[in-house]
Amino acid sequence: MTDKKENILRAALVLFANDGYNITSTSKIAKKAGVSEGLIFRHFENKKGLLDAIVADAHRRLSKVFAHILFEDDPKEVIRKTIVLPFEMSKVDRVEKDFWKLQFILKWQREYNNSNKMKPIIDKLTWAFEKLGFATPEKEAALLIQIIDSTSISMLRDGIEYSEQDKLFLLAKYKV
Amino acid sequence: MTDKKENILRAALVLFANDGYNITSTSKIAKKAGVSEGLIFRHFENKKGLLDAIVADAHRRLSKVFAHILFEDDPKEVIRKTIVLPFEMSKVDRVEKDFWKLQFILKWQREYNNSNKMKPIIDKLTWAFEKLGFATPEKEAALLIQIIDSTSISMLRDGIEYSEQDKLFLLAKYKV
Amino acid sequence: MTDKKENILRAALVLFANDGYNITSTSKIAKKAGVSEGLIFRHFENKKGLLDAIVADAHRRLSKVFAHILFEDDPKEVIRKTIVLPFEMSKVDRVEKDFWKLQFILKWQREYNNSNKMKPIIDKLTWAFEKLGFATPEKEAALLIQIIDSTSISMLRDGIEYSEQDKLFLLAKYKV
Amino acid sequence: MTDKKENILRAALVLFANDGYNITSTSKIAKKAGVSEGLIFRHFENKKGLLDAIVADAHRRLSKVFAHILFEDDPKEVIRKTIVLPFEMSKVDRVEKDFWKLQFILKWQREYNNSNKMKPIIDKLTWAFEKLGFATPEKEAALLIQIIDSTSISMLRDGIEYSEQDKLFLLAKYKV
DNA sequence: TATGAATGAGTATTCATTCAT
DNA sequence: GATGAATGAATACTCATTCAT
Repeated sequence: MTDKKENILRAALVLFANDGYNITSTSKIAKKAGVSEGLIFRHFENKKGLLDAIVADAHRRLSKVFAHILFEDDPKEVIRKTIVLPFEMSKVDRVEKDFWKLQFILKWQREYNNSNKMKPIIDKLTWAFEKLGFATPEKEAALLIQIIDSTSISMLRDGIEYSEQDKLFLLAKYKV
Repeated sequence: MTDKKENILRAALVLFANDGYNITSTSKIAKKAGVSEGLIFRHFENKKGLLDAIVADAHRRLSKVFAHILFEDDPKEVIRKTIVLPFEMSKVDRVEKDFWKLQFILKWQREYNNSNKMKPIIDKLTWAFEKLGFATPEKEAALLIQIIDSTSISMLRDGIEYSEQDKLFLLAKYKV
Repeated sequence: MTDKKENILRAALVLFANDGYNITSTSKIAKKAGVSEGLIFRHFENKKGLLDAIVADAHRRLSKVFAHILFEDDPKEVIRKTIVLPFEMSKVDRVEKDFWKLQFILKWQREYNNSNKMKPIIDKLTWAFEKLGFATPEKEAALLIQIIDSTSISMLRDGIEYSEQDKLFLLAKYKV
Repeated sequence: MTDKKENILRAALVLFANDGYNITSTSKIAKKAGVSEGLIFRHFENKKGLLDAIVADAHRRLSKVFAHILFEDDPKEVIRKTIVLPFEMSKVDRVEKDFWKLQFILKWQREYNNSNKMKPIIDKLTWAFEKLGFATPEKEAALLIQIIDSTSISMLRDGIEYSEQDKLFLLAKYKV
């Protein structure tokens, strides 16, 4: 991938994440990326194609993050690793944060709200809660996913900073 | 308020809630409302003014919903009423749902993400958890708010339907 | 003429004179006049009709000002009274000034640039210069009209204030 | 400068000069220039920017015309060249005439009525009249400027055609 | 006489996209 | 691969004017 193509992707990512997809014009992206507007359309079919490229990348990264949990054998450890997820996100750099922020924004875009993307991790959590003897493991799994989702949003969107104690609070709740 | 003004407000509400504020053009609103585009600007200073009118209405409604909880004296009841909130929302009509959905969308719009709107209810929950002897009542309050927030979003945005059992699951968790 | 109709005329006059006819919206006129926008169209056929009413008034006033000169028998006095014209304008009030300013603005509007409005005064001046033995009285008349025109414009448009000495300078030039 | 950009400039010039700046819509300019409306805004920041470009050009041309007079050493010649100015303008082509006409129109636009643009030439004339022993050289200079201004306006706005004799009449007045 | 709701055409400007170079 | 000129449709908003009350 050429330098310029990467510039476009990064510029688009940051702008989409902070201003929104619709409000971000291709000209703004071109300016921020330091390329001509035309080049965007040589590398990506159209503006949506540019977003798709970012989303495709997200799928790949998400798989990596999840693999870590999916191949875990110890149920307690599965839950622990899930809880810890958002707190690790707080340590990454600006662009990386924008990357994840964009994923949460896109859930509001009908076309990109692909809920079965989370299916494997929910299944794994269900299995873990079951192993640990919880009465309604699916509900527990769904709730935990909601919690880590909303925690991530608080961090990424609202800029709330969570402490080590917040993490421990959750881990204690789940006794992991 | 004239009929047409109300038509505009309702059309805008539905479109803002389902397509987003930026992507919704004033011409689309006018068409859906069955009025001329110019009329929007006679009744509201500009497109943002139209959104503001909807938001102002939301403040009023939110206050009413919250009052119910804020004047409750029994800590257990405070928590119970809070948990029950999103499950009641599932019963309202389409437009009402869009109304609440819009509130959650707007949290992604810097200007409208006014987090201290929730302050009173968080304080009340903190007080309730304290009364009930929880070790870290502020964290408990924050977590519960996150849970009811993300539950509402699941319903309104993703169309997930929660059952009576889901409500009971949460009430049981909090023993209320 | 009702109060409100007069308010409209005056508001329009001031706005037309200072901002220009095209740039002045009927809503601005209505606001300044303290009336509803609809009323303008009850009293005047349309925006142009409002301007026409002001122009018709101007014709009447212009005739009065000119009569003073046209019925003068002494050629020197004709020239003197003509020269003195713009210097007297500097003493009138704000609205009156706007009134005359508008007349000069309208000369740039094809439809209102009715040059034969000045015909009688030019003829009279020609007669006066002839009586006084000038070689080319029509050219002298035309030149003097140009001078008092441009002097008026300097005052009304550019806000230049002329002194008594400026008047005397011109009178001396023409030995009147 | 591309063909199309020049087309826009010329179309705007002609329309601004004949219909006025405010009344001339960008769509009219685009149509006359044979380009898309959007192109105007790629070449000029906005409608005002288009006018500014024309005005900037005017500054350059004005300087050239004036240089001719400013570097003249003979006071009589300074006055003669000033008087001759408008009569030379009558010989230029349609577009060139519109160009100069626009300059006089803009004097009615507050923002563009930059009177000190004429300062150098007034100073030079003052100097010339002083050299020639006139009692109040500043007043003489101001008057002459007024005369050539109003003569230019008669030509450009009212379409009055001046003869060689009109020129001689003025030159004789000033004995140059 | 006077209001104010309502309209449809028009305004400057922006946008995603195309294309010749 | 990269540019920048060019477009046509869309955008938020304004305007003169009409009309029921």
